[in-house]
Amino acid sequence: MLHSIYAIPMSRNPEEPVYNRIEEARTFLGLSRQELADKVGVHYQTIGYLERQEYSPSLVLALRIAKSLEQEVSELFSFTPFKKGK
Amino acid sequence: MLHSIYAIPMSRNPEEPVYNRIEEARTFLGLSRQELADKVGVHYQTIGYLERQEYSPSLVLALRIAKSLEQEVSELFSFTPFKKGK
DNA sequence: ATGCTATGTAGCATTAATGCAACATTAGAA
DNA sequence: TTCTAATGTTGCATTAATGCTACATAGCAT
Repeated sequence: MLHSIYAIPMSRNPEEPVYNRIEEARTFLGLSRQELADKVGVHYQTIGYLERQEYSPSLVLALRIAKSLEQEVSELFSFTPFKKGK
Repeated sequence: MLHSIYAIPMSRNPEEPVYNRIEEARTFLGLSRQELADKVGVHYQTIGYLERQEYSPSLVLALRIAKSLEQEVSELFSFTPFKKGK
């Protein structure tokens, strides 16, 4: 649910949100948001925004996250929702 | 070479630029920038900026470009430069 | 209960990505 | 040569992503 006029966005194409499995992959590795943020080099709130899908990341950030979580970009981000588990 | 105070960026991490093979994949399909831009749904100049690597795209845009060019994101974008051909 | 850690919410500042318009240049086609 | 298509350059406006600070909440220890 909306929480400020600042974070409503979610890409420039509202009909095509980007789904992600960041939280799933992060917790699988036993990392807190803060720890992942440190590895990736961003503010820990940024990880939160992404996990809550309040906006989608830049490609640079997506690539760094994928590397930190040891996953392919396509395994972490998709236009189609992920089923739980895989 | 700089061409305005507006397009110097290239991600928030200047030490880690994102390389891409958009132009190669686009010309392989015989598309002009305008045509690719239309498929992707962005301004044709945006494709130019990306091909010249003046900045790196959002993840949403990267995903759309990959789909339009029938490639995986990881085949089109990388932190390490691509060798020509592959 | 108290404290600590992780996470959510709110608000605002800054910057990068994108749109867009106008003009220059280059290569080819006719 | 002239015309046209494709691409490059400049400049500026707008918006989304990110940083950052502060406070709230919930769970889990001790």
